[in-house]
Amino acid sequence: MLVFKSGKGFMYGVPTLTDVARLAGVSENTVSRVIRNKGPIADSTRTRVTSAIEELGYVPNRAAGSLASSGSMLMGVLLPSLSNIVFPEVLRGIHSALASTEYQALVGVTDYDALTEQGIVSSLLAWKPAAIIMTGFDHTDATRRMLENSRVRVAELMDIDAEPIDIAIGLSHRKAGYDSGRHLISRGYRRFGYVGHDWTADRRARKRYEGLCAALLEAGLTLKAEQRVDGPSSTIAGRDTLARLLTKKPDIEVVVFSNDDMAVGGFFHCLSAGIAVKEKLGLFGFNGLDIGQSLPAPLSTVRSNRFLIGQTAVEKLLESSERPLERQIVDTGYVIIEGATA
Amino acid sequence: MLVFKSGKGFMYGVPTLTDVARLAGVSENTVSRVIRNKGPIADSTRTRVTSAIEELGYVPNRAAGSLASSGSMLMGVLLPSLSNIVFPEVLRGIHSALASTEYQALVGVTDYDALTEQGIVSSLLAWKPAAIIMTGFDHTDATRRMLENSRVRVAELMDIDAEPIDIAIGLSHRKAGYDSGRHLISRGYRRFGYVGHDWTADRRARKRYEGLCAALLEAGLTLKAEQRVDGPSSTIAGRDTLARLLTKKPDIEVVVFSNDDMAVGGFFHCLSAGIAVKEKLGLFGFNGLDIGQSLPAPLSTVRSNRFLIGQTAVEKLLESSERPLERQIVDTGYVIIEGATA
DNA sequence: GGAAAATATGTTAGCGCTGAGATAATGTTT
DNA sequence: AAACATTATCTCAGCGCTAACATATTTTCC
Repeated sequence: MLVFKSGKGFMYGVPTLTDVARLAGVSENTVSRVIRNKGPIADSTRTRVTSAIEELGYVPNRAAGSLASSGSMLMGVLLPSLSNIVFPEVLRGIHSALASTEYQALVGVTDYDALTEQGIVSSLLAWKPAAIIMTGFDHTDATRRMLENSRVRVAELMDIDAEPIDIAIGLSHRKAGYDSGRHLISRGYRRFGYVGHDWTADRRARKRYEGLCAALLEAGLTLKAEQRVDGPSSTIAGRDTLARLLTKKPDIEVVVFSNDDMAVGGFFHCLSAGIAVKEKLGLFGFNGLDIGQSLPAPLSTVRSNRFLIGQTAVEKLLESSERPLERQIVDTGYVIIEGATA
Repeated sequence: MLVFKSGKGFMYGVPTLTDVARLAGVSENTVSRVIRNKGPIADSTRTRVTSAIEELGYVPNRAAGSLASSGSMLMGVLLPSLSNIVFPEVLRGIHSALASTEYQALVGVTDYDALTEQGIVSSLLAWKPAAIIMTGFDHTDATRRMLENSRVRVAELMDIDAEPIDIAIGLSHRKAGYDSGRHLISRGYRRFGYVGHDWTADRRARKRYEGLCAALLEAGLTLKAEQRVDGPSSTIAGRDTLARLLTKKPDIEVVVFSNDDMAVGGFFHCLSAGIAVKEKLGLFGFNGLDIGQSLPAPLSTVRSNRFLIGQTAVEKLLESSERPLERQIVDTGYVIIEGATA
């Protein structure tokens, strides 16, 4: 291992700024400025410093930097879950936008629990992150207060149906549900069923449901049957739940599912039960997942742009480190995918 | 906003340890010890301190803590991609194990690129993480050197077919491929096809392929046909690629896919093309994803325990902060799922 | 009852970096 | 050649916390 002089004598171990400065024959501050590309530096100096860094294999200590500058290149990310493919996709968008920057993601998973979220927010803030990305609008008062006091920029993703703390990025789930209903009604469907999952956790699913009901009501219709499972959405759950729904009400024309996972499960049920999809029973999902589109009959659904949401969040947050005067809402929109199942 | 006395006079803003100490009427160190639960503290003192913390809404500054103790409660996580569902599942395992601790995950995505990985490792190390979790064994020399010098604990996940830096957790993909082959041979299959994806990125898929070929060779057989797509695995890719394979060689009895995504796509192709799965054409995947098991005919495949891998990694790493003398290998195993497609 | 042990708290010196302002070296203008 | 910019560099005081050690204070035990 290398031996070199440091602050108070000979040291073994990790080299510091001081060591680099000594080797390059410049002051610590100059090294610091070379590293951070800040202020004017003579080319010759820069070269000497960079080669000293190279030679020592110096890696800056971010904790020290963060402490001195009371800021960090960290971006806090809070996701409700990683089980639902939607959130890894958001995270993918976040990472893709982060890739071209120096920022790094500090990720926490809340399990759809506002108190867990609160704890994570608190420990995130302890790192003085540049910004925090969270999901939805369900936060505890304490969480809101912490975020308020910290003055850190905050993006709330997925949903835009409420007033954000700072900036919201996503789509109107209520409207998406409503439009789904309108779309299906315009296709001639009248006898609607609904298959969903637990919506105490997934509030957005509920908003879509409400939008759907509003569209039906407006057309003088109602849901003829609905069935919800306890627990998260899954293909299996969709399959079983559609089966149960059809046992109770066999004369449904179209089923709207809480999301694509459920709908794909529904598709599989039809396959097993020999139900002609679309002719006999229409299926409609939400999200526009790949899996749905690769089905023998591409799923009729709504494309939510998860990747884009994550990506946009990062871009918007990095535009300015100060919260803008006006709360901002970015609608990433959605597209109804015709598909072949409804 | 609160006004209180700090180090050098009145300050507005975020309270520090000093403020808490002053309010509670104890020394800073005592507050620090209350927070970190270290050393003996009288109950009365603890109460005074915690209520001072409460009152001020004090949040410790981790950067300062990390600097002072030259360590952090961060765990670096490097994943090659988030597109392949497998890695979010590993991440889920990691988070689930982390949830009961104070540690937090600092996540980076390498895009299967060793140089990108190197850059991320370098910036991770800058935070003095407690440990680093990475995937596979393909690292640059510089990466190895940095990890070596830093002395942090390192887990290499997914694969156990090589010598780890510190600890490897996963399964033998070569053996899994081999066993798949043996299994299918024992089921009477003789005319094998293979449908895969780009394996310059996904080395493990290649190892499984090699294991499969070894099993065939041992039985005096060979692959009758194989088809690989450029690019990552996906349902669509599996579907199209199987179609192409069958055009070239229609008399295959069973197709082994590089993974479940591809195999599910293959299943969909059979559905569209009216090919009786299993009777006419066996399908075999790898991973044991939910989607494969929820197919009308559960996919025959191999269950890799991704969640467990992530979870085990964290547990093992936290067992000791020092690298053990012996490099360690943890085999999380795999299970052949009979399924109904082969 | 006094020494030793156990418990509870305080004091002090940094950890490695950055920000602000001082200083030095160079170039430009009159 | 003096006066002024401009550019490049240095000095130094912290950022907020923790480790190590020193100092009470109480308990235990013979």
